[in-house]
Amino acid sequence: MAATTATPEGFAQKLADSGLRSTPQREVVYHALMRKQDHPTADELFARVKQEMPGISLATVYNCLEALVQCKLVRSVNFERGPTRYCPNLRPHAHFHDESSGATHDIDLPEGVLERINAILPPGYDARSVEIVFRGSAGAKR
Amino acid sequence: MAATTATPEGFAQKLADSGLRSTPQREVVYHALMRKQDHPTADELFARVKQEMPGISLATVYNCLEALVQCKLVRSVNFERGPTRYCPNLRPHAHFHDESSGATHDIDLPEGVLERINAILPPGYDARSVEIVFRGSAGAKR
DNA sequence: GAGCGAATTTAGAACCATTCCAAGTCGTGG
DNA sequence: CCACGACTTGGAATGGTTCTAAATTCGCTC
Repeated sequence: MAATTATPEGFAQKLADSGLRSTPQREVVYHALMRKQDHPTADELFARVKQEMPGISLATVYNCLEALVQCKLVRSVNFERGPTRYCPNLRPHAHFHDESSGATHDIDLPEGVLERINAILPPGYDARSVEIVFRGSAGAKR
Repeated sequence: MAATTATPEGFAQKLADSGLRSTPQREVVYHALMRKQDHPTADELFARVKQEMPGISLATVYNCLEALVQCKLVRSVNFERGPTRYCPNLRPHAHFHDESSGATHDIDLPEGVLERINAILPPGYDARSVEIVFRGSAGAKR
């Protein structure tokens, strides 16, 4: 539950923090992403968003996503060479890419895991971010 | 040290194991990759390889790399949306992407790290592979 | 509340890494 | 030595994404 950054307040604020404005398009794209907790591509989002804002263009969806990623309301993920996927889950988490279904699942990282992973870096390396991607099958369970 | 799979023997063998042949092009591409331990793109490799085999085509470089990846003589890595990069290091390792220089460094994984990372997966998830990518700067040291 | 400059949006062209295709070559088993 | 499949090749095609230039909208100032 708990809609992280429900919508109005924090939304405009986070954008503003990066010197960006809140616009109808950005809101609509953001909501389309929030509504369904899968990891849609820009194209998929475009299709969803067009329903409530028929005039929006694909370029704008890309622009909005870029803005949202920049102000850290959204994360982008890449699997192999596939199209970029977007994810409104801001907690530190890894991704599990199910090869049979093509679905992507968030794997929340238990406390301390990030620290331990950073610890494998030799001295002199300073990581700003780490990305962990599993590939396999998410059987039975779920 | 230790040129894993020096060249002739294991090379043809590994290809054969996947039902593939050893060809001059595949050898030349493989050696170009081995020679320089950076993480070249297909294009970069193409440029290098053309010097000793001027007639080779870009499509062939792609084909060869695909074959080499398939028979596990080579790994491919992707950073964000950039062109795929290739890497002859077969030991389990993470990648560190230096944002200032654009260079990529291999980070060998200490014994047991993979196991511990796999342990964060909830029951029902079965990972065939994990990929770890750091992003940051590799300062002074090196 | 009109006028302005800056930020956004838009449609379509442009890009670029990669894949596809159809034709030609090579090499191996029979 | 021939046939067949594996491999290579150049060029065309693809597909996600970015660029461009022009219109629109926003937030202000006067």
